[in-house]
Amino acid sequence: MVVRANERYDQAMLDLQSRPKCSECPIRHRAVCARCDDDELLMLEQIKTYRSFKAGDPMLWRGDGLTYVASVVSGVASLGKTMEDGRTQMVGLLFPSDFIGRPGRAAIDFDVVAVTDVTLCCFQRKPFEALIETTPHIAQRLMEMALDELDAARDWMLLLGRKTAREKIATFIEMLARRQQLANASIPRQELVLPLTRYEIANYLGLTLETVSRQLGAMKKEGILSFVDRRRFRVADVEALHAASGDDCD
Amino acid sequence: MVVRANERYDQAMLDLQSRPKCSECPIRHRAVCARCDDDELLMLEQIKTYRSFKAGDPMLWRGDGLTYVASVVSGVASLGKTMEDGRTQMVGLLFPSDFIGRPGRAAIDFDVVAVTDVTLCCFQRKPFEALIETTPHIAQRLMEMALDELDAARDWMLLLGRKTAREKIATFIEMLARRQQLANASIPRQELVLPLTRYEIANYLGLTLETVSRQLGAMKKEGILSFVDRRRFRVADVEALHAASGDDCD
DNA sequence: CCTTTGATTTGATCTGTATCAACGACGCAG
DNA sequence: CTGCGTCGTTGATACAGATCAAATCAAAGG
Repeated sequence: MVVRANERYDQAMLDLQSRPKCSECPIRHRAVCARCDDDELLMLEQIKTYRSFKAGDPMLWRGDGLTYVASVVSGVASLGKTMEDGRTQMVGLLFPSDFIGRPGRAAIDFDVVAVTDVTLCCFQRKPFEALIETTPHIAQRLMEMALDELDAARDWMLLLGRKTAREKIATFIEMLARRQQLANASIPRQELVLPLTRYEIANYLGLTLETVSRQLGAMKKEGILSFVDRRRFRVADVEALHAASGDDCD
Repeated sequence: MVVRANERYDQAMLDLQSRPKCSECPIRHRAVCARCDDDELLMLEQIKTYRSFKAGDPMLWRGDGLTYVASVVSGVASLGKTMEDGRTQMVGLLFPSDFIGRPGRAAIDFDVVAVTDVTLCCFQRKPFEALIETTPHIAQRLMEMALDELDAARDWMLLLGRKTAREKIATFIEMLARRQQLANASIPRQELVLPLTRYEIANYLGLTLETVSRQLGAMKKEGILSFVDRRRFRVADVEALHAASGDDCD
């Protein structure tokens, strides 16, 4: 139901190419603007534009000049690095409310690609940077988000460096559940969706797609996950999933 | 020679337990205080204290309350994560000028350990946070440093997820050379020092110490590195080293 | 309904690195 | 100088996950 509401909202945006009211924005309280008061929101509203991308569309290439920074309003985007010989590694996944771009820098050194259809709330970079100077609420929130991402990156380093394939998959699914429940109000025990193909999951976890497929198959057979189709599933045994992730109990 | 100067400086600090002049600090222009003017420096000077640690000393444990944040003045510290069963992964190395701690958060979720003897310039957390509010130069620099660390973390994710043992070692040595030349003015082609044991290097690269030892041995035999002892060496073939790292030419 | 195409599963092998096991080298304390 | 502990090297073997190769499946278009 909440999902529905979001979808309608996005559609309206796409159709109108407008600047919807920030006050009705689904990510209002989690994005860069989370701490802004009404006046500050108004300033942001004046420099923002919505842009949308189809699944698979490249959004930014490594080294590109950044003319804008943005918040993800809906959909999922990936940050990816590629080596000369073609090996690739995803270094981040962006969910609704996550931020793209770096104030003070004109370029990023990874590619940003729309994994699903994506709607962005874009801010012209220059005016946005000016706004940071004068609006501590934005600067503070940006810092907080950067530090959160740094924490997430470090958790991922542990995963990539030391976890087994099974642990990687389990950790990934737990992360997914956390992010998906966050986005869609809090309906517990909800059906989850893999927004990524097997290839993309592998890419995020430092594995191959065959290994991902085998591990998911095994977890299905063991009754930890139950799939309704290849993308939609339910966590049948939360305990077992967590035990398989190798993480401490919180 | 530059190294000597730093060593003398550290020693003075240890002996005096004093608050040395920021203006003479070896990391003055690279640390959090890089953008501060003289007035701002004075404010910092009033809330700072030097602390030193012996190699191997734990500096902060995961979950500890942070009473202070700090800059590394000299030495090398590691950020490490440990799993329940004892597997560990280093998620960061701190060299002189790097920052420890997170404004706005009372705890960190990794362990910080002195790898070599370390001297820190510590700031009481509360007053430091207050200073951030009023001193945009510090807030800006902090943001910049956080984003740099995020970039570094992402490069490391590519390394951990996709690079071969050989590529990991080569990348590590290049990083080491960059950081070591940065710290010691810029004497080119200088002798380099591994500040870490084989075990620690392995821990940083997501390998085992045996693999590290074998790769270093191989690179020595191939004439890429030439060791004067087990810790000190010179890069004999910069080209080959870079080619082995798997990174793009810059 | 048939074809096409991309995504996924499954199976058979291969291989880089981990693991297990000695052994050597250096530094330090007595 | 001698013994002991830490660190590092070297060798033999095991195995998780990569790689190679088909076979299925499912949605989309004709």
